[in-house]
Amino acid sequence: MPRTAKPYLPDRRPLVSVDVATLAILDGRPHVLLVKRPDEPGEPFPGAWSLPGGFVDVDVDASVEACARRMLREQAGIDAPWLEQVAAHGGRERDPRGWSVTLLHAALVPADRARKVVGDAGDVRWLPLGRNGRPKGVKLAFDHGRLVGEAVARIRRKSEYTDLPVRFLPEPFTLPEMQNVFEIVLERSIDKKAFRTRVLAGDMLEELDSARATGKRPARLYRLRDRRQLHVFRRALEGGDAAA
Amino acid sequence: MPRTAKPYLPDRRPLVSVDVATLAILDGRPHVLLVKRPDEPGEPFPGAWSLPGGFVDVDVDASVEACARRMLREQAGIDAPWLEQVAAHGGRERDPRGWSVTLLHAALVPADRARKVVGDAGDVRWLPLGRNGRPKGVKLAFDHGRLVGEAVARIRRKSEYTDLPVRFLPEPFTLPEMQNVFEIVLERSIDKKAFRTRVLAGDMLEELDSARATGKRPARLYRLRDRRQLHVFRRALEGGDAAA
DNA sequence: CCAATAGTGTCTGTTAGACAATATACA
DNA sequence: TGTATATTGTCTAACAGACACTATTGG
Repeated sequence: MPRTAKPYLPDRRPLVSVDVATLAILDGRPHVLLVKRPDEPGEPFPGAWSLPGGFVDVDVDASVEACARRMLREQAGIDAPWLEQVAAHGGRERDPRGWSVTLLHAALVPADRARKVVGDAGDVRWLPLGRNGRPKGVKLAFDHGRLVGEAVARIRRKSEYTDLPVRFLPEPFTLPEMQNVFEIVLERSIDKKAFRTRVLAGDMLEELDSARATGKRPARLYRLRDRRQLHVFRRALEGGDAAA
Repeated sequence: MPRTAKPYLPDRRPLVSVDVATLAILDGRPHVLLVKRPDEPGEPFPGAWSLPGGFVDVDVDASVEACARRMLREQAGIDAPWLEQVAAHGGRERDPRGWSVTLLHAALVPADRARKVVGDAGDVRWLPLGRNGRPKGVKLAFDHGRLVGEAVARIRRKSEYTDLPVRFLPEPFTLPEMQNVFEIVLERSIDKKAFRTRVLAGDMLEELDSARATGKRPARLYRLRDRRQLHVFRRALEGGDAAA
């Protein structure tokens, strides 16, 4: 059967929003950035915590990614160095205002930038995540709790075979610091030697001349050659969950 | 800055469509399924070849995936055993009718089903793909040429470390047949022994009692334990492009 | 027996894990 | 020198590639 014979422009269109699960490692634990929903009549989930995001503005946004960056900028004053699409979810039930699609993104923010988040008195916060990758103790608006879990799962799985987690670190960083964020993201300890060999063989780091004095033996400092370029290892770390 | 103070429902909404890059291996080469666009006044790209897809119908579609499946069913009579989201692309320029988002999917269809595609006289076809994963010699409507390339690239990259390409095969199949589709997708030859060891160690296949008589030595038949369950190998095949 | 395809044996290279051994800072 | 942290050495195991070899069918 050929393309259906509906009018060539649909009279009823889905709502299109972009939501960004913005992640950072603070105090050694993964956190997600939340914003408070407006407390006005007619608004769904008034005053509830939610992911930064909102409707695509066809007059303002040049692309989906531009829209996501705008949300982060406007709602939290953040310019995320890493941003990727995770999935699209649509349906009649996810928003009481009607059939809606959300374009879910994940953003990784280095700790130093994360602490500079800007928000009107108490309407922006970092919430620690539980071991299941879901917000602890707080019910989020819409299906945002599930979305956070999905974004975290994606980042975690990808961290098994890429250098993604470095994006949680301000530059420059040391290899022990780098190993530490990997261990936090993957929720398991990694062998020191194996990690160093793997990373250095990957040749995605630029070795700096200086070192970080921490009181004990200083660690050599490194920097990513290209923060936008994801390094893909040909072999996953072991012990992880290989499930799709 | 808090959430912008726009009206709580946008008056102008993007067009939301779902497009499906439907792939099959025919005559030893990857093909993509195309449908002909209506040849009516007001329609963009009248009579041009395009991916099956169209606007989300908020009255009919329960979810994004349901919408994608409906497109395939209505436009080509296909029920794809494998369907996954690839990406969302949005912008003002992709569709002359206005700011539009497409939710790009990839579907893999076994050869036997692919040949049963249903379409009104000549408005559905399988087009062979060039080595770059793009349609050869045919200009597609909208940005669909680029979308096909993106979907193929995704499938190819994933085939380096999963059992994805088996979805191109009707069941049951032999290991040589399986190796063959991998080689076609990855565009390189794979060592027989390495491939067999890898696959059998993965334990995702069910060994049947029968074998396929091909004139020479018959090959043992296998079946996937679970076609929906993607098997993820911990190590990629070598020689591939590890780029993200 | 021959041709052709299916399937195995064996060696090598790479790299992750385990864990012991050094190295370098400061007090 | 002692202690804590960084960095390296060495051995093992798993597994992909190379490639020769054996097995099973029809003619």
